Amino acid sequence: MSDNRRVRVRFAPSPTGPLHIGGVRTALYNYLFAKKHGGDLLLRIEDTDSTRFVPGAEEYIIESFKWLGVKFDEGVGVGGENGPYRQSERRDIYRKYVDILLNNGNAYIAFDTPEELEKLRNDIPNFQYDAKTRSMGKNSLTMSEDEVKAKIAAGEKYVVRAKIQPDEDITVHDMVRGDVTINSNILDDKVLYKSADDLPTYHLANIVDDHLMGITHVIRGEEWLPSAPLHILLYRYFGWEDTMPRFAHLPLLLKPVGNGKLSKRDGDKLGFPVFPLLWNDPKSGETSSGYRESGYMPEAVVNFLALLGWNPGLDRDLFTVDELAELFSLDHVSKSGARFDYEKAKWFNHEYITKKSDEELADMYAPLLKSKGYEPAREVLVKIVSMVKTRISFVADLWQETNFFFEAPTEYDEKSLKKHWKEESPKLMADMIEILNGIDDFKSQTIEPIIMDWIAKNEYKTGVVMNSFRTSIIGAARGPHMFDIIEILGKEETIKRTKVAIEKIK
RNA sequence: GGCGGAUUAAUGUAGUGGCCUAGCAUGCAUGCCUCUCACGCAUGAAACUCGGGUUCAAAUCCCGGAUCCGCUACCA
Repeated sequence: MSDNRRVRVRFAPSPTGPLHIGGVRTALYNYLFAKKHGGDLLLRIEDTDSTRFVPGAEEYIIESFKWLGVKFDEGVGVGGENGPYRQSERRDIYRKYVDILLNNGNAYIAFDTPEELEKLRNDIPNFQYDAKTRSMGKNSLTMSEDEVKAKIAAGEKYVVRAKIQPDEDITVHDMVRGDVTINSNILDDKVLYKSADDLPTYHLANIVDDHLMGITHVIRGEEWLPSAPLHILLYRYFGWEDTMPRFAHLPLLLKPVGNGKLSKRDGDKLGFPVFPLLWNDPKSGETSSGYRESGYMPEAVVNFLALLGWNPGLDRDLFTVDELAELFSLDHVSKSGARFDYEKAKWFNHEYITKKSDEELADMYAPLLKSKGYEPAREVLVKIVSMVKTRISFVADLWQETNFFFEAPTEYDEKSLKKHWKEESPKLMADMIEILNGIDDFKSQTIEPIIMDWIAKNEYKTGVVMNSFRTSIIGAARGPHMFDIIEILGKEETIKRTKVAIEKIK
């Protein structure tokens, strides 16, 4: 089983809707693993369930990874020598392998209709289609060969089921959980192929494709662990055990609060995205928010996700993708489900925002400002952004931190007034106006010593003067260095706002 | 119900029998800085699911209970 083949892993989503953030993490781990080992990452679209196909989902998946910087070496949207990479385009291939199984006695044909199966499940407690019960079904094991041929010739729909041998222990050597053994008695004769749409089910398609595409490691969600024994059996039935990939089942992402795994609804309810990109559902018309549109930096999302269920064992949290790949190892993946921590996601974004240069941030902010009707000169915006960048988590937060640069306060924060606006404040502000008026070089560095001297000479309380002034200018006792603010505002606007404040605040 | 998996502070985790008086990060609280808020810095509260065993020694190994998660489809 262990060999020296080049590492090849794949991410194989179903195009049934927007890509869940848990799927994003699975893909990321595959990407990191491939990068770490200098191998390949493939993108395969598993659209074997024609009834669940959602238009636009495939494009969404590709765009999501493009945004996140997860690059595929092969697959849908990239090409490669092992295509096609869309399972619906591989019908002929699967048909061939179904026949192999049929011919070597590891599978059989079954004609039972969904209704008949439903009845069996209702009539017999814990019914499952397996070695004990298949004699009750309408299948090629209970019917004559001619009968089967006749039915097929008549166009009757059928499925092909795996013929699982009973009472055998099958052990999965999982790279995350160690050996997991289950008995084949609990496996049912899984449907591998359905003639109705001439498509295999996940299990068959998955094994055939992984084999044909030279996959060496299957890194997927924990929900696949119970069917891993079936997959091992399939490798055996095909005689591919010597190149069977190694398995690694990843823990699930759980709800931030309460029980269960993270769902779309949690995001809506708690106010954070569970999808990488904004998604408009073509069927329901519902809209789901995305990380990208919510102002997250792709590097932050990658960093955050990488550490949700895995860690490099170091005493720090901030890593570049390259560092992540260098450090990545499957045996540091945790075994238990990870609760989604939105606060931590925000913190990561804050860290990455802070790392951006003032210029970059200004450019990201400009479109938002423009939508509000403001288009300041770039160097002014750069200056403004530099004053407040440490206090935001998202680019959009910039507005609430800088709105006063563009709009005079329409009201004054009550708490600030109560705490800082004293009886003497109106007179103080009037004096302030007079001093400001006499300053021609209206620069922060020039203004500050003049005002501070004035405060000191008169033995005023700095807090009272400055906060009265601050509240007059921006409407509340908050914000960056006061003299920097009024430099941007300019003398005229500063004096105007102060005058208004003296009149309006009583 | 059956089968499998999991269980360290509020959250993510470190820990692979003695170095654990259980580390780190987020969040929270307090203090410092300071004209305010934030940043930053410092400090603090806060955890080994429970019960048995094995051992000189257990968060770490074994058994059992509890809880949670997954699977149990002609879905992936």
